[in-house]
Amino acid sequence: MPSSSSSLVAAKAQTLNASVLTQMRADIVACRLMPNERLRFETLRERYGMGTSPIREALMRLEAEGLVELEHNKGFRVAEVSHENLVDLMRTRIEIETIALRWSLEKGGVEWEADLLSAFHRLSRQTKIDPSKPEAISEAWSREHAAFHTALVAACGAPTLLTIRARLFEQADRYVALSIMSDAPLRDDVGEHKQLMRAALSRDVDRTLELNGAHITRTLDKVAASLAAAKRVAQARAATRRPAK
Amino acid sequence: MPSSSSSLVAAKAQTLNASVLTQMRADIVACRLMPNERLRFETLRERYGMGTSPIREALMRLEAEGLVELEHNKGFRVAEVSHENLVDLMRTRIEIETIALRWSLEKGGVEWEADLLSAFHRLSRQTKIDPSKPEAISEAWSREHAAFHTALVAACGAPTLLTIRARLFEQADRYVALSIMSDAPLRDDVGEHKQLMRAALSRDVDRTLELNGAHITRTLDKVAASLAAAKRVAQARAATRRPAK
DNA sequence: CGTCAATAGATTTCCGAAAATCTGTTTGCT
DNA sequence: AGCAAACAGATTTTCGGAAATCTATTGACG
Repeated sequence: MPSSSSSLVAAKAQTLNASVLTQMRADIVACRLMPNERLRFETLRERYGMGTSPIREALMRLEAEGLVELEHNKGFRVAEVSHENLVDLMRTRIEIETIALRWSLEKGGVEWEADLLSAFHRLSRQTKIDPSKPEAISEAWSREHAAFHTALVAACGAPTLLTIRARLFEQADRYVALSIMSDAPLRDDVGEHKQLMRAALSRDVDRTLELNGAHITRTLDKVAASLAAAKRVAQARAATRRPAK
Repeated sequence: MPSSSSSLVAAKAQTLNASVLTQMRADIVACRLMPNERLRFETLRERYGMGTSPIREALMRLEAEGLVELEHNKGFRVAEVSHENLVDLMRTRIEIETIALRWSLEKGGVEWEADLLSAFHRLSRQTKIDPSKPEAISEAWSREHAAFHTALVAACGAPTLLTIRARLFEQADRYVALSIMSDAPLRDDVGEHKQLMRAALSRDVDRTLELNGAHITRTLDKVAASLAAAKRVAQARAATRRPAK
């Protein structure tokens, strides 16, 4: 068993298969593997240090999760991003989270409240960007951020719905990572999250749903803007390389 | 390339991988592979006539879809069924379908109306049980039934949501198949579907959502009942085999 | 010249066997 | 007996290479 591995996270590898699945998912969500990037097996074998089988299996699973795409006999690519997909994703996410949140507010008990407070506290002590790596979101912040939003809906009591929610959150996170890479003006998340938590704890359903929807919409707007900007840059660059016609 | 294959469906196999994925999904949903059944590779290789690789890849994908479960180094099983999971699934399904249906009713045009009428007609000309195989639902009916419900939400305009809906529908279908196997009293689906279609075509949103929710709830009740009955039978049988203590 | 077939190289897909892991049973010690 | 270690058979997981497929280039022919 190869105890060493490039990633700091990886951790407990029960099987190579599970290990590479975790790593690749993280790499794609963080855009270390860029959207639409072709995933050649030789490259991947080298990158993750194993044979084709476990990698291929992981890719099949990621395809079901919508993070990679497979074309018959032509291999895998990281899933493409687009404005339409972004809007679709975020709209759907708002609806799903609304349901989960409503149920969670109905059912959440003291335990849930305590976990939520705890998650918020941990999040508030993280900085969004690690000064040493300003081109990407801090891994720790990202983890605590996800944990906070998970804590909000945790009491929902519908595992199926929560799984769906988690998957959509992950997809959205990829767009956020992409957005950060192109421009860095951040917004005050701590304040937004605090409001959200307070509304949830006071069981003000309407206000919580409103705030959560607005939170997502604000993310959508920001990400959509930088996506458009990135596209313009890419087009300009292409035009320079192959000028006029 | 082995042109022959056991299943009548299977059809166009672009790769063995895609072919076995389709077949296994169908086999699990139709309960030809029973819930909680252990999936040994030797058996599967024999059944589908290929090596371990494509099968393993398909299984990984099915795990993401929630149709099989994997335990590290202990292999795959068909996903278990339970009353809790059934309730969870159906509740979630109602919420998801409600959103999709609302959007579809908002956006659907003439094309959508025509497709819906067409789908209903095809469904109404199918019988639910094939006389020659009374222990299972007719494959053709099942296909047209799925197509009808898909047609209802087809104009929804949110691909992500539709994918989620389709996956939940499939999972529910497995419970229905299971229910049919244990007892056969069927209900008048044609009437229910006709009502549903009429409400949708007249753009009566509230009534359509109401009918759709009731349709799912009715299925839930029926399936839950036969699930409980099957459980009692299984327990009685176990008690007989290993009497008292 | 332009179109199409043929070929070579690159890449994915798949198989068969080796390595790792699990499960149940036997064996040896207290 | 009772418990644990060790072994054997069964099964999963992984590898490395063979087969199938795709892509780009070359060459032939109209």
